[in-house]
Amino acid sequence: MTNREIAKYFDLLAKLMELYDDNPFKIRSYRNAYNSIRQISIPLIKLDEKQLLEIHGIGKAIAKKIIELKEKGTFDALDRILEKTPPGILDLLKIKGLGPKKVKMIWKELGVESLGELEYAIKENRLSLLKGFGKKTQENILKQILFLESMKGHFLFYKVLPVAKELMQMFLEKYTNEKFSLTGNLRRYFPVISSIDIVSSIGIDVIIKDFSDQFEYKDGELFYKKIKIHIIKTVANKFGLDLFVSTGPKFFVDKFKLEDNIEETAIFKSNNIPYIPPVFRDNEKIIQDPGSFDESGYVHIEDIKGIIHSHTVWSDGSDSVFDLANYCRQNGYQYLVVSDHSKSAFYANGLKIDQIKYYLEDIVEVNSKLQDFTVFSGIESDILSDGSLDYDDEILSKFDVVIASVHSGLRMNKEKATERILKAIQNPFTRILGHVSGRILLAREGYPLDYETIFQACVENNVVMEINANPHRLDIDWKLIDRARDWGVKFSINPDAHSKYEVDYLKYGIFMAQKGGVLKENCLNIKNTLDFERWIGKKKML
DNA sequence: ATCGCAAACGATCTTAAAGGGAACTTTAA
Repeated sequence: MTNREIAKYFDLLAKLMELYDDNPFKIRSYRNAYNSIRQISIPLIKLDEKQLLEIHGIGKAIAKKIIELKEKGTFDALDRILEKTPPGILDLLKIKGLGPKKVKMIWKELGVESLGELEYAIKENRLSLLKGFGKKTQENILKQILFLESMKGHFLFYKVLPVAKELMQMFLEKYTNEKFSLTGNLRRYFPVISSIDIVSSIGIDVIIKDFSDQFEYKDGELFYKKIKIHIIKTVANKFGLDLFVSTGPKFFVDKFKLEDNIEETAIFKSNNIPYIPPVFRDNEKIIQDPGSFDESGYVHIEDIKGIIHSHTVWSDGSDSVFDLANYCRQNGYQYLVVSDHSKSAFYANGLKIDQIKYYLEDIVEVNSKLQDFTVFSGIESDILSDGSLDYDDEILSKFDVVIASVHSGLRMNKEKATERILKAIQNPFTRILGHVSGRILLAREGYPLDYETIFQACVENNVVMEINANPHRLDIDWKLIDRARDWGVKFSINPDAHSKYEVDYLKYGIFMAQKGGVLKENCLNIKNTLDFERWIGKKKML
């Protein structure tokens, strides 16, 4: 269990206690614990009670709960409160715009205990009758419910992949003479997955019989760890064909003359087309002319020389600048841009103006300690509602790299949101535009944007577009990358790491870059240190 | 529930935007 996972339990407990009007100071203590636990770099799971008590924000009661959590995967106080709360109430808490206070009101006054019931209450126009609720709130909530319901049964790619691999392992060990492969959207590295598709030379009935205790069977569908499993039965001489066809997508498959084959590669060969790995098969440019596909032109993880966009203990990250930089160095990168949050990001402990001096000094000191590695100073400066950045020019000029990102006011309409981002791009200090749409996969749709305007502005103002590699964001959407590329937009593939382990999120961004068709020449962080330094030197104006 | 200052107890505080409803509460990042 990671610290962030442990922290989540206390956040949940705090939220639930608020539903029951528990002592607000107690609730605050759990919130404080949530905040401090998230930012500790040593795994709490390895500490005993005495060591836990040394952590600020953790006292006797919370230390005990962490020990319980370690041993049982849960703790009594949470179990008890969960027991008296209908499970649907937890879904209501996920709706943006509904906090504990409003959820409590909906629950107690309307007797609503699930998303479905709330949807019905809204359709009957009963929600807006409650004090503090109006037409707009009702509309927003309805939109959110529909969004959340459409996301039911969907999972993030990075959570599904290890489960799928585990499943493959199980099958391969049990049926040593049979053939299996992952296929479908999972094989094409879609950011959100609704089923694990497997091509199998063995039938589903046999699998169900042999693994009956591992699977759940519901409404004629097979589930493993809550995820839908789709078995595509094939026979040995058709394995390659069925793998190819089920991998999809249809528009890609339609370009090929198909024949029975044991190996997928043979289908490419007989069509006189170079082998195209599944991740690239959604790209429209490639589908149009698969024969001229040249994989070496596209960006790969080995091409990435530097880690851009990362957070340290200076804001809401869990590792020091030194530890993060050293991790990057040990993993073969040449440089790191540390980009902690700016002053408006209160919740993320953003850098106040008087801290910046010490932050910059820390970076200089780490540079003096690390051989063959460079740490550049950056800032993830908040884009305010009006599109301005939250530091003035004098302060922004102190950093090597300014990443401009939106973290608040996420419900703007297209016109306002576009105008805001446009202004941020035009700021002479903005070098990189962070997570452009503000989306959180499965949880929040981003604000709408006029992307053509944004792409054009990026090119005109020499601003690089981030491909945020955090598997919860993967923002910009890979489907937009082709269009951006046509405008001449350059990309930076950034892990947005909040700990050294999250540096490895980079790979998910690489997958998106490949799906979208980012060429090496379009990518900022394939530059070596010297070239990256030159890029920094090319400030837009001084 | 935790902390800190002090010895049993008092203080605990992100803040701006949104929305609803005409001064304020709730929420989000």
